[in-house]
Amino acid sequence: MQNSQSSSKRFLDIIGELQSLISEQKIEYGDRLPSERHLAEKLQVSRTAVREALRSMELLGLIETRRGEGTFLSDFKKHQLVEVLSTFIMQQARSIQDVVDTRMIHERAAITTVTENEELRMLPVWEGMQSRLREGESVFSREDMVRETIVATENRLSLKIWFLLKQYSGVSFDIAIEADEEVAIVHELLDEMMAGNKEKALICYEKWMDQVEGERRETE
Amino acid sequence: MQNSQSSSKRFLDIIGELQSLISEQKIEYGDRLPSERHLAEKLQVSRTAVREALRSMELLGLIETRRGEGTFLSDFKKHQLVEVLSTFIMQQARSIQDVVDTRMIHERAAITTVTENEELRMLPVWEGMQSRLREGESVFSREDMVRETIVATENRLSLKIWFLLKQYSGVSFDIAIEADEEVAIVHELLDEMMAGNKEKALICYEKWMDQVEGERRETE
DNA sequence: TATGCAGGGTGGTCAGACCACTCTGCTGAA
DNA sequence: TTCAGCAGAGTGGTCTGACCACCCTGCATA
Repeated sequence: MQNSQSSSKRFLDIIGELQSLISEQKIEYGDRLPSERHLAEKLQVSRTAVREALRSMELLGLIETRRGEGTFLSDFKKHQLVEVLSTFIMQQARSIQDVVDTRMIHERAAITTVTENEELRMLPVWEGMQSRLREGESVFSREDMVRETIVATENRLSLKIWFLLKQYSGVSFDIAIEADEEVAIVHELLDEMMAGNKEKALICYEKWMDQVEGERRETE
Repeated sequence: MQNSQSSSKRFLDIIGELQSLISEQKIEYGDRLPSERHLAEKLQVSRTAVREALRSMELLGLIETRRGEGTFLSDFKKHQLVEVLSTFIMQQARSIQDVVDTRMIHERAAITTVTENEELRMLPVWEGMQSRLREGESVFSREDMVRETIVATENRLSLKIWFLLKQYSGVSFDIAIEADEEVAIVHELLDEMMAGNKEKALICYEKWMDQVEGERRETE
C-alpha cells in the first residue's frame, strides 16, 4: 500500500492518521480526542487497532487517557521531537565518538557559561567542591563535578541531553576524583572558572579529559 | 496496587513484566520472545493486553515483530536511553529559552570546531557560501549556513540534535540572508572562520544572532 | 432547593474467531 | 536416493462483540 513495511505495521499508519486528524481538526494540547469507538468507525478499523496505536502514543507521552472521561492530547509539541529522537535511536549507527564529542560540547558550553557569568561564578557550590577536593572526599566524582556545572547554567534541557549522552558513552564517569594529578587539574579548572578565565578553564578541561581518556585506554 | 496511576495503565505493568522476563530468561538482543499467546497465558492476561504492550515497545524500538516468525528483542542497549528520553519528553516543562540556548550551544561548538581545524577551514563549501552571498542568491538561507557548518564537523549526532532543536525553537530560520547588514555579518563570520580566529568568529556569531533576535521581536 | 440515583458515554479487558505469513517435515515423484 | 512440493502447525495481524469500572450529567425525589 505504501512503504516497504507495507501490510505490517498498521498501527503505525493509524498513528499517522491520528496525527493528521489532530492537525486538521486543530485539536490543541489538552483537548479531548474523539472516543476510541468513534475513531475506529472514522478510520474504518477495529477498536482493537485504534487502541494499539493509542497505547503506543500514550507510552511516548503524546496523549493521556482517563477512564470514563476520554483521551486527551498532551501538551507540548512533542510529536516531531519523539519522531526524530526515535529514528535517531533506532537507527543507531551512531559512532561512539559522536556521543562523546557531543557530550563534551555540552560540558564545554557549561564551563564557558559559568566562567563568563559573574553571578554563577559566585555560587557557593564551587567553594564546596574545592574543599571537598582538598579533603579527598571520595564521594566527589567526576560526574558530580560536571553535572553541577551544567546545573549551574540552569539549562535543564542541556542537562537532560548531557545525562543521556553520559549514559550512552559508557565512560566510567561515576568515579571518585582521587589521583593527585587529577585533583590538581580539577582544582585548577575550578580556579580558572572562578577567576573568569574562559580560555584557561577550557584548556584545563581538555587536559582533564585527555587524562581521563588515557586512563580509560589503559584499563582496556 | 502500586503507584499513583494504579488500576489504569495495565499495559505499563505488562511492559515491566516483560522486561523482567527478558532479564530473567537472559534473552539476548536478536533472540525471540515467547509468542503472544504464550505470554498471555504466562502473565495471566488476555492476548489483547499483551499486544498493546508489545506495540508500545515496538514503537520505542525495543522489539521487532515479524509476522509468521515471532517477536524479537531489538539489538542495542536502547532501554535506559528510551527511559530517559521518555521521562524527558513526558515531563516537558521545557522553557523555549532552553531550547534556543541549547541550539546555540551546538552552533557555537560547530563554529569553534571548524575554525580550529585547518582541514575543515579549507573545505570548498565556505568559498561557495561567500560567492553565493555576494551574488545575493536568495536560496542561501540562515539554515543553510548553520547546517553546513555542523555538517562540516562530521558529528552527525550533534547535527540531529540541532535539527531537532531548530524545529522546536520555532524560529523563522528558513529565511534568505538578504538584508545588507546581515550579509555583511555573515560574510565577516565566514572570513573569521577561514582565518582561524575563533574568538572573533564567535563574536560575529553572537552579533548575528542578536540581529536575528531583534528582527524576530519586531515582527511580533 | 438540595440530595441522590440512574443512564449514557468513556476507557479497560477479555474470549474467540479468522486471515496472512513463515517454517518444517512428510510425501511422492524423478 | 534425492529433491520438489504440499500440508500442517505456529506466529503475528485484525476483527467482533461482550462485559466491567469509572465519570459525568440530568432528572426525580425528599
